[in-house]
Amino acid sequence: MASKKNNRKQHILEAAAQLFREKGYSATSMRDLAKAVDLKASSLYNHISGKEEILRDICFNNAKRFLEALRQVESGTSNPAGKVRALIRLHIQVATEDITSIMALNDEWRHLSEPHLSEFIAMRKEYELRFKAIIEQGIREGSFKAYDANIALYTIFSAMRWIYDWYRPGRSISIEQLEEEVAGLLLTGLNNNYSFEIS
Amino acid sequence: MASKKNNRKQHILEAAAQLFREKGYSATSMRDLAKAVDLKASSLYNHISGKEEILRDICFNNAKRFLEALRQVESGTSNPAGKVRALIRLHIQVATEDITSIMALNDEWRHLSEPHLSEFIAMRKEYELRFKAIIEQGIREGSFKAYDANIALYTIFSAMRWIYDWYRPGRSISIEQLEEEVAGLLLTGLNNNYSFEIS
DNA sequence: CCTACCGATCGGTAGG
DNA sequence: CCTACCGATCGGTAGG
Repeated sequence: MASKKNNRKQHILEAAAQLFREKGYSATSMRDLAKAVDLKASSLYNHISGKEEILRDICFNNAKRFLEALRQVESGTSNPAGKVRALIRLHIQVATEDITSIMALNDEWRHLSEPHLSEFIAMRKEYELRFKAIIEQGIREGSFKAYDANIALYTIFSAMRWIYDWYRPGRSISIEQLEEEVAGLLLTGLNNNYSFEIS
Repeated sequence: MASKKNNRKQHILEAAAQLFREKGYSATSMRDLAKAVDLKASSLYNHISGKEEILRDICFNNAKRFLEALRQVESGTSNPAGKVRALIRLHIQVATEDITSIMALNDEWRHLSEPHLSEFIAMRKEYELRFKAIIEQGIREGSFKAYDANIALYTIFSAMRWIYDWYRPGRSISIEQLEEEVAGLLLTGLNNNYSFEIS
């Protein structure tokens, strides 16, 4: 019975994530959500305590998932380039497999109220700092060019934001190819390095 | 008097852009906006015809600006790498100088209603296709690596989205350095190409 | 540019 | 899980 209740709640969360992605959190009403799961608006409150609780669940579930994955990457034995590659792979995998709930992390988290807003921002900041530490290590070792680490961090970070807007599973490009191309582009650039062949 | 009216309207548009950026279009009420420009909500309607007209103005003004700048880049004599660099510079310049209204292009345009929504999507699609044509030309010429052009397009495109969230004029990094680093990262990658020095 | 006000819709509750 | 309903707030209008 507990699992049945969780299933129902999970179903509501997923429908909400999809609506939030399509119309945004503020423009999605509880009546929209109720219609999507074939209930009356008031019945939603048997499964969730309010609109913001839904957003909170989506935001924190995903934030935890990213932090957990980051921990695994950090404890691996790869060099910085390998770790950045693994993180790019992570972002793409999450964006493609759970296409509707990434938007919470990207756009809609700001509608959280305190104290959850501050807690979320702190988790996000922690993720960014630890990601940045990997980049800084690569720069220190000389395997990465000496960019400003913040610029490199945010450029890489947001370079993967388009995927959940754009990627659809049937899209002729496989996830593996997507990962390979995005990682290649960010790590080795768009330019063809034929200069030393010419000279 | 016409200019005075335009000044007033411009002032309202700028205040609205800032509120939309902070809270999103849907979560910004006409009363919020009225307070920001020191009017009563009903008085706003002497300057604008409704809430959506504001969003429409912001979206289309910016879309036209990007298309106009793209036209100039296209008609220039640079090679593809120079053109991509010029477009990166454009995105960064607009994002830093008009920090509040880029969000309309990125996030809030979807709240437009028909027929404006379709018109906006068409302009956006045109911009993407013409940007992509430059990438495809570079691939054909061999100056760019043979990535999937769509993947390269969107990765570059969204790699600049973080700037308007993050950049503040006093931030110790100049716009010139920002342009140089982002363009360098996207064109030549994060990895240090020391392989031929070793071998 | 304001006061006064409209119908519609919002998130949510009471009670069964 | 529903019907019935709440006060608050929404975008916008009338009239001056």
